[in-house]
Amino acid sequence: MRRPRLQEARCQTCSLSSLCLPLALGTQEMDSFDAIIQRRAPLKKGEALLRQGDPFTSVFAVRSGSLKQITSEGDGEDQLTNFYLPSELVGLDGIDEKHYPGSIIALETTTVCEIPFDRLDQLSEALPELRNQLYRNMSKELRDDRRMLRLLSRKTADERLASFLVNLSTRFRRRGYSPYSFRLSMARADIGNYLGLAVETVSRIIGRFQQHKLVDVQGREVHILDLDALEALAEGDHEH
Amino acid sequence: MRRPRLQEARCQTCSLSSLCLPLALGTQEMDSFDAIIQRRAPLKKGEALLRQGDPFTSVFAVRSGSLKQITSEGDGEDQLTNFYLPSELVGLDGIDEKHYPGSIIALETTTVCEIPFDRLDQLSEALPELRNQLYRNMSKELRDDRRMLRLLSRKTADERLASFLVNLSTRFRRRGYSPYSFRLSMARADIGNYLGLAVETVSRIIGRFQQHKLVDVQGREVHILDLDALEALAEGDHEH
DNA sequence: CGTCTGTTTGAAGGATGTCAATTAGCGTGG
DNA sequence: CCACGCTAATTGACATCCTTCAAACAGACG
Repeated sequence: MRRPRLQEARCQTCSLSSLCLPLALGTQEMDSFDAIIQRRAPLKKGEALLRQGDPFTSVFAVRSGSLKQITSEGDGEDQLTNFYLPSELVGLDGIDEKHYPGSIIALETTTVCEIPFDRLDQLSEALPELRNQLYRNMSKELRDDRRMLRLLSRKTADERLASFLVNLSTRFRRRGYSPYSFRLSMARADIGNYLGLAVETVSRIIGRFQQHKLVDVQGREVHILDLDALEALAEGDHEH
Repeated sequence: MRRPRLQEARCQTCSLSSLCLPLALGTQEMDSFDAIIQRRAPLKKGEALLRQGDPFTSVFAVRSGSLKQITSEGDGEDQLTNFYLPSELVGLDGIDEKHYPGSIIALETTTVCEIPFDRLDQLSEALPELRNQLYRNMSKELRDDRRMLRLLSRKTADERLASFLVNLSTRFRRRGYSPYSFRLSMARADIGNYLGLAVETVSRIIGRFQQHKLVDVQGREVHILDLDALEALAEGDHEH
């Protein structure tokens, strides 16, 4: 009972399929997978895909745009725990508790594919490659989180910013975009929150990076001028 | 071709089975699961269960004792990314890259059950409950990591220490031990590394906590005197 | 009993946060 | 289309928490 517009959501024709969950699936398997995914209306900037505490039902693959995950706890400030770019999977951290542990907010106009988890789980029984891809996805997220722990506990503000920019650059490259020129979909405040820095610090360091000819930043438009130097900085190679 | 001593490793007779991976399995299913796990010789304090970069083959369930995960990156300092207590699963972050992303070191005499991952994956095909438990486990680890991110980016040193102690207390309670009296198996340096603090800071804050009658600490022996206050502190309820 | 490692304590300095004010950007509505 | 107003971003001055350096102390183990 497919409606025509759902065609657009088919993995076969999706340019992201080589990065996304069905990565390792054959044509036929991909069809079974396709059958369970659902399209959502595009989210506008600032709109919530889901709210912290909502019952866990699905995971979501980002199709276009970008999202942030915000976790509020107690009376304390919110914590921005993740940014999601196209092909990345949202919601895997909700499986355990049956509720999503943070709200997912669109940073710009964003479309996602919804994948009901119970059906995904069922399907993963028959498709070892899909199951494996799921495990891999979660495993990668664990590793990324551990890298983030290191960033927050050992790196200086400069190193954090450099890491952040290099990380974005890498992710854009993998998606076929320029690793040197891109647009930040998030505000400075988001970056600060994510990196554990005050907004003002983010601003100041971006300014310093510009002075040192590492980057050229106009508002949210970023041009990386010296990626090697940024990478070195991100790893803490202090040479001054 | 079981040898007698392997009997000890059977989940059926393991006191941790209600917390561990086979949690939701029936008797018969647990037998299939039992069949794939392997015993390892106990690790001595300081010994490595595995080293960063080792090819990923198995996950491990802690049976007794405790472990830490250490990730070295570049020339920078090591980062302690996790402590593992009995019933917890080690190595899930290695699935993706086929290598373990950090070394796992015993903090005291420690025994583990080895679970070859390919066989676990196979078995999870037939046992939905086992599969689910695996997903849940990874999902929980993701959530824990996100909580840790918040700790490192928003909390003061006092809040971090309080969180750490409360967290340990909770985990001991769940395992049937006293949540008020326990022994730290890790050094102050480990705690500092994990929490993103200098050793000296850890020491000073423990001292301050003692002055305020929150805890009584003698070396590695901890007595929690005011758990409520610690919990409040951990959440950032400043009332000074 | 001595050595090594782990822990505690003190003093000083620095990196980053906070507060405050200004400027820029952007959507909205007249 | 421009003006308005709000939010976002920048910049400066100051405060502070934590680190770093240094040294004494304690505990474990040969």
